[in-house]
Amino acid sequence: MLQPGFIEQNKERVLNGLTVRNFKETHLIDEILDLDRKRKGIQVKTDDIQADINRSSKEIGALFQQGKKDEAGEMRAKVADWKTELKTLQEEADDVRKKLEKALLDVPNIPHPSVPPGNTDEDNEVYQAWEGDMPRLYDGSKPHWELAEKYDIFDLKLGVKLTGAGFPVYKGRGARLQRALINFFLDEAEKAGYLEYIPPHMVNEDSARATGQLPDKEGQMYHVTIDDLYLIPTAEVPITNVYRNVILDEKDFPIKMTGYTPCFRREAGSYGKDVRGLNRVHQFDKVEIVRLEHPEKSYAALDEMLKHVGGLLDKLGLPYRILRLCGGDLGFTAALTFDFEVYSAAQEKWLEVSSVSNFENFQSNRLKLRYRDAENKKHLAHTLNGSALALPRIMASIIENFQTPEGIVIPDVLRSYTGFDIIN
RNA sequence: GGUGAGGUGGGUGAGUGGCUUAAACCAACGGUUUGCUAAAUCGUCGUACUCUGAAAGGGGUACCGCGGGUUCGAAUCCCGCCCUCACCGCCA
Repeated sequence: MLQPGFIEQNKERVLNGLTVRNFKETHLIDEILDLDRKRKGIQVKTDDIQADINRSSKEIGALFQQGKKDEAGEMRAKVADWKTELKTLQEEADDVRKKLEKALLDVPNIPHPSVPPGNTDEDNEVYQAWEGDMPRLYDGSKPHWELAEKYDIFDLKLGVKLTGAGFPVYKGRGARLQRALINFFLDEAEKAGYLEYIPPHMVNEDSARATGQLPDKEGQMYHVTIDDLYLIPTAEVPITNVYRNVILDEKDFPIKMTGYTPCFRREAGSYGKDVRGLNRVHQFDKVEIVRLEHPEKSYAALDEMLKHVGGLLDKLGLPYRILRLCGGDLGFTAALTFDFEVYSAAQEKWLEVSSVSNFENFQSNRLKLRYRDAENKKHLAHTLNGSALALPRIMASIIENFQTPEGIVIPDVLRSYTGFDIIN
C-alpha cells in the first residue's frame, strides 16, 4: 500500500508507474489526495472540539467542588452542544477514512524504473538466457505424466478420488524424491544464512491483508469460513507476518527467513491452460525465502537471492532462464520481479519454478514493519521474497530431462537425500 | 465444550469515576564520578495522527486486549467479542 504523503510528493512518478503497469484506474490517485486532504481538515476540527470538551470537563469538576452548581450547569449545556457537533464530524471522518482506505488498497505498487512496459507474459524481458547445453532425449521419451504412470511415482486420478482435480498424490520413490528436494532446498537456504520456520498453514484475515493477498487475491485463496481463516497460497504470508507491527533496529538487518510449506491455490479461471500433469495444481510444496532489508540494500539483496535460486538449479543440472517481468505481468504488490523458468525437455516448454520479488515498502506499510535509524527516526523497511523453489515443476523437469531408457536418473546432489540413484 | 481468574508501557506491577500529565521498580540509552569487571549518581526513555517551524523543537488529539455504551468527565462502571491461564470434559 502506498502512503498518501508519498503520492502527494511524487504524483507524476506514481502516474507514470501505473501506466507502465497498464493500470487504468488512475482516477484513484486524485481521489486519494482529495480524501486525504478532507481527512486532515476534519481531524483539525475534531481535535479542537475535543480539546475544548476536555478543558471544560475539568472546569466542571472544579466548579462542582466549589459548589457553583449554576455555572457548572451552563458549562454542561455547552459541552452537550459540542458533543453533538463532534458526533457529526466523527461520522464524516469515519466515512472519509473508509473511502480512503479502500482507494489505497486498490492501487498497486509502483514498478522499479527497470521494469519494461507491456501487457502480457510475452512482453517479459529475458534477463539471463540459458547458454549451456539443452537436454537431449532419446527416441520414445515421454512427458512427466506418462512417466509417472509408468514408474508409479505420483497419481493424479487418485487425487481426484481423495479430493478433486489438481491434488496430486505422490507415491514410493516419487514421494521420497519430493521429500529429498524439500530437504535439499532447506539445507541450502540454511547454509545461505536463512533461519528456518515451520509456520501455520492457515492465516487470519489480518495476515492475508498485510502481505497483500487481500483484497487483491480474495478468490484465489481457500477460505475456511467457519473459522474465518485462509489456507496459505505461499509461505510468504505467515513468514513475512512474523514481523507485522514490529519496529526493528537498523542493526537488525538483514533478516533472512526460510520455510517449507504446502501452498493452496484455487486457480480459479485458469482451466484448460497448461494444466496437464504437475504443471498447475491446487496444492503444491514450496520452500520460500523471505528477507527484510534496509531500503538502501534491498536491490543488492534481490541480486543475492537471484544467485541463490540460480545456484539451486545449477546444482540440480536443470537448464533455466531468468525473466524480468513487464509492468502488466507484475504482481500487485511487487516493484520488481524476476521469474525463473526451467526447460522441460519432453514438453519442449519453459516452466516457471520461481518468482523473486522486491516489494520495497509496499508490504511494510500494511505490515507496519519499521526500523529506527541512527537518529532514532522510524522508516518503513523493505521486504523481499522468492521461491527456492516450487516443487511440482522441478519434479516434472527432473522426471522429463533425466529420463533414460533405463529409468529416471537422480541428480547427484539429491542422492544422499533419496538414498537411490535411479527410478526404474 | 463447561466453570473460574485475568489482559495496564520493552518487562514486573500499582491504580475501582476528576489530585493520572498512568506511580514505583527493572531493563535500555546518554552524562558525571571512581586507576579494571563493576558500583554510585543525574538525566532520557511509548505509538499513531495532526498543527506549527527551514530545522532543532513546540502545541493538540487518540490509544491501558478489541468494539460499543453510560457520564460534563472512564484504565476504572455496563454490554458484546477476542485472547491468556487454571481446573473439568473430549481427543491425535
